[in-house]
Amino acid sequence: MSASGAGPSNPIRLLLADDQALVRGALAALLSLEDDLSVVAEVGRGDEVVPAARDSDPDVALLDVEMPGLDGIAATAALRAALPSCRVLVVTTFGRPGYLRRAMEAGASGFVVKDTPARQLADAVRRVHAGLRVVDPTLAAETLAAGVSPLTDRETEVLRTARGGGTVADLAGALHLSEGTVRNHLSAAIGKTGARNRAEAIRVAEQNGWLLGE
Amino acid sequence: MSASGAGPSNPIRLLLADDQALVRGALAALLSLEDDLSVVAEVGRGDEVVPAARDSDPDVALLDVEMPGLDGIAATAALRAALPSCRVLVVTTFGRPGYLRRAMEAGASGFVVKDTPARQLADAVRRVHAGLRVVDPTLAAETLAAGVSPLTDRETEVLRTARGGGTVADLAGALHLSEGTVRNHLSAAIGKTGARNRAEAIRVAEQNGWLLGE
DNA sequence: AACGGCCCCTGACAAATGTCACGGTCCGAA
DNA sequence: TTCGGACCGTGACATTTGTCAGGGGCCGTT
Repeated sequence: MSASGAGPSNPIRLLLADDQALVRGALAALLSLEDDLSVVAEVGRGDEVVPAARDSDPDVALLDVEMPGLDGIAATAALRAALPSCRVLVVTTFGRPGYLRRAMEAGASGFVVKDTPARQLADAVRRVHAGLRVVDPTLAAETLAAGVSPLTDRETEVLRTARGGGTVADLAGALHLSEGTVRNHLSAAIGKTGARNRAEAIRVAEQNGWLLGE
Repeated sequence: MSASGAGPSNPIRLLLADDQALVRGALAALLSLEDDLSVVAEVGRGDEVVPAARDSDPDVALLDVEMPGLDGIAATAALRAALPSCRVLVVTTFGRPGYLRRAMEAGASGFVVKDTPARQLADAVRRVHAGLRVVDPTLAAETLAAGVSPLTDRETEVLRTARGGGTVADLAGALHLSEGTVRNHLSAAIGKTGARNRAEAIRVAEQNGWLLGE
């Protein structure tokens, strides 16, 4: 709305969301080196994304997945709903197959893992801003291979709660279920993940990004 | 050797080590904004730190703890041994109490977690270069509270191997021990960590930084 | 209305896990 | 040298965990 400024020099407005202040600031420094990019907002929590975006009206939002308050996937969905004109580029530490799928389903335009060369980030931002999709091809292949989560809602919930490492009784108490039910869900999850253990099942599910907060 | 340049404008030479290329590059951009700092080397693996340092002769090395090849603590020790004049500032994601202790014991001059404000990083580098120590006070307190690891070498090894989530038989095979011995070590570790589980024990030990590679 | 899927529960069983008591070796400190 | 501690092992035991076969309730689809 406040557009059409001086004419040719109209930078892409960016919002950064990452819970680690140091990398957030560093990314800001990196992107600010580019003439056509301008960081207009920085936040450290997922639930601060939408409010900050309303204030600063960014063109592209770079969101981390692991964040307190609201994870990056949920933040993506919320941001898309609140400001449809703002595109989302998810930037994350882990190239979990499920993360990519969920991010795209939530309306992200791009997905970049943090071990891609720094040079490519600015280009990814420009591509996303231009309406293109940016996805790591290797990761895309893995995503297709991994498929959607075979776990049912309850199984996912039980497995997620089991991450802390409590006994069956603990889980049953926390979820208000009977111990037998918890064991059944765990058993099903173990079977579906191909694991031989509760611990192994958690590891597999986590690596595939099947344990993201619902 | 090629020292004593133009006189007053003699920037502090930096080496960056972080396995995530994006944050490595971003940190380089951030630090390069400072007139008195100059990034002379970047590596993505722990075992590349010493070779790169030999080539570039940095004044200060910023090392991540989580790295392939060699973790940041071991890299610190190796670097201190190879180039005693180069000071080390450990920059890490996790403020595990044990990490700080181990880093200092290995000869680091500073320890910074990645959620400190970006502004403070350059100052931390300057302080370290000046011969001062830089430590997050909160973390220092936690470190004193947590104390050294109560785990014996073997217990640590067993617990570390158990992270993957295998059965007792798996562990026994991997470590060339009898199943009974493995169970004994696990039991001892569970007792010492105050956990009620193998999984809980692993979690506790990991949070305290007691499982670092020996 | 019948079916299938998910959910919750029960009860029983085998297997894995955690605990305990014990004996032995090795090594460094008292 | 004797002692204590870490280390490896055995065997026995109680508990927990994982599996299986049921039972019933609640949808949504056919």
